[in-house]
Amino acid sequence: MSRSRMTIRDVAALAGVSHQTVSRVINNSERVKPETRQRVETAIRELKYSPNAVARSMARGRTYTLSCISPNLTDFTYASFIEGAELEARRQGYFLLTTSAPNAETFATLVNQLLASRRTEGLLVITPKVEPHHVRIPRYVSAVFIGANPKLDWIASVTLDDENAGYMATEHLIQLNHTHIAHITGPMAEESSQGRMRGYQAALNAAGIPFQRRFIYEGDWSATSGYMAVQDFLEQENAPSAIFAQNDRMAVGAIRALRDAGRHVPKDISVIGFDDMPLASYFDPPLTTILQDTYRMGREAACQLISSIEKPDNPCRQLCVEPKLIVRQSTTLNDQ
Amino acid sequence: MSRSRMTIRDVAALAGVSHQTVSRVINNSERVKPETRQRVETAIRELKYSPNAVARSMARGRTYTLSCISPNLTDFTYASFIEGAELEARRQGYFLLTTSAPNAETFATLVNQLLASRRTEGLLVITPKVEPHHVRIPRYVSAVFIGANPKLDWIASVTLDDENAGYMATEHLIQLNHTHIAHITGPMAEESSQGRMRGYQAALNAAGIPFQRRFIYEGDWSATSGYMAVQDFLEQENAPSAIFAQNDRMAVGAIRALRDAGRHVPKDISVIGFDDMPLASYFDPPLTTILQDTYRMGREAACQLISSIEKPDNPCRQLCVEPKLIVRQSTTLNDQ
DNA sequence: TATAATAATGTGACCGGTAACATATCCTTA
DNA sequence: TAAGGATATGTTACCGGTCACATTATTATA
Repeated sequence: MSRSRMTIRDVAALAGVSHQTVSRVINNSERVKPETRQRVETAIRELKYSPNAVARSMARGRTYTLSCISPNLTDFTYASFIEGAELEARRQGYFLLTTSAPNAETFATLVNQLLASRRTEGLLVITPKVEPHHVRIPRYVSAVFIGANPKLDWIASVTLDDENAGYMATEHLIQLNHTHIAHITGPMAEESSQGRMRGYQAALNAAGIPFQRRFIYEGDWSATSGYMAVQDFLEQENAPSAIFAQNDRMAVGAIRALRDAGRHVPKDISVIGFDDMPLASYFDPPLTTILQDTYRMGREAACQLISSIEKPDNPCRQLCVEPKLIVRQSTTLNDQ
Repeated sequence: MSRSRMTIRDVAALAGVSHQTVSRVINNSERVKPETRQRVETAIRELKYSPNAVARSMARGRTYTLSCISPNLTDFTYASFIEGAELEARRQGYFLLTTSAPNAETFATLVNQLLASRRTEGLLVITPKVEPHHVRIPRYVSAVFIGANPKLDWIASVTLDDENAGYMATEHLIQLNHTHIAHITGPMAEESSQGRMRGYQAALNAAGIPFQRRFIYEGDWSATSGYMAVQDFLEQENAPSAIFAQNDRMAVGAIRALRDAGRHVPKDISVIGFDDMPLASYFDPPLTTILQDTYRMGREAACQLISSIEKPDNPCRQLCVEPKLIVRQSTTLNDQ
């Protein structure tokens, strides 16, 4: 490393001005006589000077760094939250430090390391579910949750309108004349699973279709759990004609199980997924699904975080983003 | 934000020692009399003091921050590089700043912002292909490339042994008695495409199978290009009995096209992919593929980067990681 | 032309740590 | 018991910016 350890004072000396004038030039504000500015700029170029961000942070008491804590970085949904947030942050002159915290201890350690050291000005917490350790974030910290809403008025959040999403998915199947609609949920401890489930029930209700406990299977987001769900459904007499899975992975597992059982999708059974993950359109059959605009959610979260850093008095918004139905070929009209 | 703006001097005052003694305690080195240390530690706890990372960076001239520049953050391969790197970095006391740079300008800007400002001590560059702007990274910078090797002896790299990977994939098909093996490559401008292709040719050679130009299709990593490749192959008389696609997405596209054309995989045609992306095992049929241990590659890269920061005289290693063949059900014995 | 008002620039302290060196305290040992 | 060495602690400068205020140069106004 090293090189170019030029400081503002070196530039000042070369340009024959005071260091403060150089500071004025690089912050291109203040009233500096154009010809002085010229001279300074030349000196800067000559010395290849570039302001030291650390010194600046030190003096200003601001780091222009946000941190993101996510359960992992590989899940497509999380990754696109992060990508969206990073882009927006950079657009506004911030950098994003990313970390993954698979468990509560790591999370607590990270929060401490990142905030107590004042290395970071705000926290972006990605989590599908608010847990006790999340809420232990000190109150004075600027934080935005993505994916779950802690429902505390000093913490902002960006979530999907899961209830409406569940409603849309179910309604889509109902409009295709399905009445026996099974539902594979995520872990019911998670808020989003509950929301989607409420939407499912509301849609059934609205259509006057009775809710049946036997049509509910609690999965764990894995393809395998989708597979097992279907095995469960198929054992029942009077099996469902459509399945609404709360994520695409479980939908894929379900389709796989249906195929293994000799059922054709969508001819025999319709399946709708959730997430619109990459390749959803390349599955066989291409998956009808619910899209959550994760990228946008990331951006919104970054915006909200930055605004709560820069204007601490602004109220914390709890943004709820609307989903979108993507119809492909895994669902079709029920012709019985 | 704010709160707990306690400094080392506040602690010193409370403990009745000099700030330097406090510094000695928090760096728990030096010879401090146990009872003094006690007193200081009590004061620290009482004031909830925590060292300011920025001030520390300022004084030490070290930030303990690495940066990663990736084309994007959502591609599973890249994301797991990053996750691996982040974990290793943290294990060694560094943080990782992640950015995405889809094009050359962004890349250059980022390199500049991150390094000239001395915000970051090293650069992790994720890229499938070395381009001119990559090599413009100043020589004094500690940098490690993942995914492509700039072949400059002052830059370390971690790459997959693509040639061997290509060889293994092809050999697998040959052992299944295939001789008409088509090959869907990535963009041939990319090093890894070339490497895999060389491996493909070497394996054919070793088995005495003639190389046929018509069996090569240059894709662009997208599922769609895999789809088109197959349309191309099927138009030919004496079509291939097996296809080696250089990534899973193209393999999936290919399988889709085969199904659309009424061919059964693997009964009529075997397909092998590359990457072992999530859900590869859930495709229909479950995909035989080549696994690259991206997670490990990320860790190795972080290790290498940190070592080249801490021991600048160490030589830069160019690490080449071995792939692994994962046999599932998209390939089978050719019975003709 | 004197004087006030304004623009341009300079000065020194400060942010919160660490480094290098100075000093004080304690224990050996002659 | 004084001298010497180790151990423990204190002092001061410094990292490279910014801030608040002081000073000087320039222009406008009476």
